[in-house]
Amino acid sequence: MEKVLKEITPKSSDFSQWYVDVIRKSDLVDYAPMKGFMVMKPYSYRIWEFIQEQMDRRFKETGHQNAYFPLLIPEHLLAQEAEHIEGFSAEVAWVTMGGNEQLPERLAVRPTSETIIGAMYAQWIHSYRDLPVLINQWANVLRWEKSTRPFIRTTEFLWQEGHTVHRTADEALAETLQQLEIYREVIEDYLAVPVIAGVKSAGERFAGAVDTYTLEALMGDGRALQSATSHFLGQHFSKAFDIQFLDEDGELKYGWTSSWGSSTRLIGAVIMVHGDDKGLRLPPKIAPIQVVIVPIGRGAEREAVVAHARELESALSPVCRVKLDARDEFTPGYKFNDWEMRGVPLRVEIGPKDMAKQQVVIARRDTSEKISVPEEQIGVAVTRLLDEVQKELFRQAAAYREAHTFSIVNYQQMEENGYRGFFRGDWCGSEECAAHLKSETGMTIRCLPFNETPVADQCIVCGQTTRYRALFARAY
RNA sequence: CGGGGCGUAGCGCAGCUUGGUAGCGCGCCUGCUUUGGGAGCAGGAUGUCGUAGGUUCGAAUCCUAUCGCCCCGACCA
Repeated sequence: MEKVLKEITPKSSDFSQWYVDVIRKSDLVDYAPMKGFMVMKPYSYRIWEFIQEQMDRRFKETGHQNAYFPLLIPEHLLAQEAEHIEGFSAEVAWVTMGGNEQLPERLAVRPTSETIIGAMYAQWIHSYRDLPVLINQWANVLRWEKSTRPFIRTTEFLWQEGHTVHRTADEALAETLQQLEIYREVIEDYLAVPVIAGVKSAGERFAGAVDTYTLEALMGDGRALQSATSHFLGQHFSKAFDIQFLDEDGELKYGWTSSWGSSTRLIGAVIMVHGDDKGLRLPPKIAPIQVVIVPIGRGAEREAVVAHARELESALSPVCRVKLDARDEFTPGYKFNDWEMRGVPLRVEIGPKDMAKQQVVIARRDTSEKISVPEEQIGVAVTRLLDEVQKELFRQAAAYREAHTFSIVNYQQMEENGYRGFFRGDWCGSEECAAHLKSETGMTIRCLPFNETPVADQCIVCGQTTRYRALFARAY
């Protein structure tokens, strides 16, 4: 334990340093030779693949298809929707040279693809029979952020962005909310991260959207992370890009569009929600390795133990993602710490004592609990325990969130809890109050949660009577 | 863009004040002994001291310039 503390800064003493230590030590990422960029090593990319699988399956089940649009967007297209370009101009990277030639028009490296996709949709859509268009793309985007942090905010990141066009506003809004629900399901059921769903206030809305819906999660340091967003774009983009169709009634109408996205940021949420002083704690459903087998044995015993461990590996491989750690250059103690740092949910220990009793020891990463299990029950036990760990991680995260959610009647009360956590309070709806709060305390409106009950019916900033229920937090 | 910190072996750092043959720990390689919570001993390999100028008989060290990275803030998925 002392050595662990030497390598990983305790979560409670410096959360930022803890986060950086964990991602480096657990072999998730490496820093790239350019500021703000990171290399996703195989261990973290595998987690991303699990997230992709779950999202992608649900997108397809709800009628979406994948496509791919260009990385570069000509300036005139990016600038076509006024609010959109205003929102993104400060963080766009530009390509100005092609080989040795100056380009006639500079090209933006996409910060998001509404514009180029909108321009294409305008050419594809002519009739109500062409609708809806339900397309998603898995891609990388670039946003020249001033301040970066691995997974949470990097200059380049991987994501999926869905872009849809509908015949009516109702249909587009239903799509927007349906996709938000898909995100909620994957994030809560697979990443074991509890989220609060709601709509963004005007000041926090996506550039060019009518409404932005969001899922907000609470990290281990009491700050909020916007985990996925789904935008109802109304007719802003269809008017800007001339996405029109001839309706059944013979009238030419503008389409109603939506866009929705989730990114590799989700991996950051998993780390910051579940991690502890020993390192990562991965939910079994997205853990690249769910069970690690550590053989224990000295001298002549070793060979027999390792051979036996291989049999266990074969027995377990049909029911879980299992790895045998037969490295003989490390002691068991080292391996225990090593795999705990990497967040593997279950560890199976097998040594001479266990072999004699025809049992194994199974250790849980989430609770540190160790139990002995008869060998013939190992498959059943592992299956059950993986399920329990998955649930326990969610339960712990939800309990943490509950313990750090406070109802307040004025914003000064935030100070009592060190501005850490979710604060439920009412808000008059004015951007002046939101701006005042932010400059005074750094707190922002994360969303107006669905089905929220009022606290005092009075704005926590100005005290005026109001009907808006808001969720406040310091955001990443 | 503001504030702070740092560039010396794969990683973490000392050395710089007061210039004089490049060091420590971990890791790595070899061998032997070890293995139920980060093993021990012995031997070994690894450096344009971020870069470019300058001062000097001599620069990791002093001077000038420059590049880069990290953290905190403002901005943001």
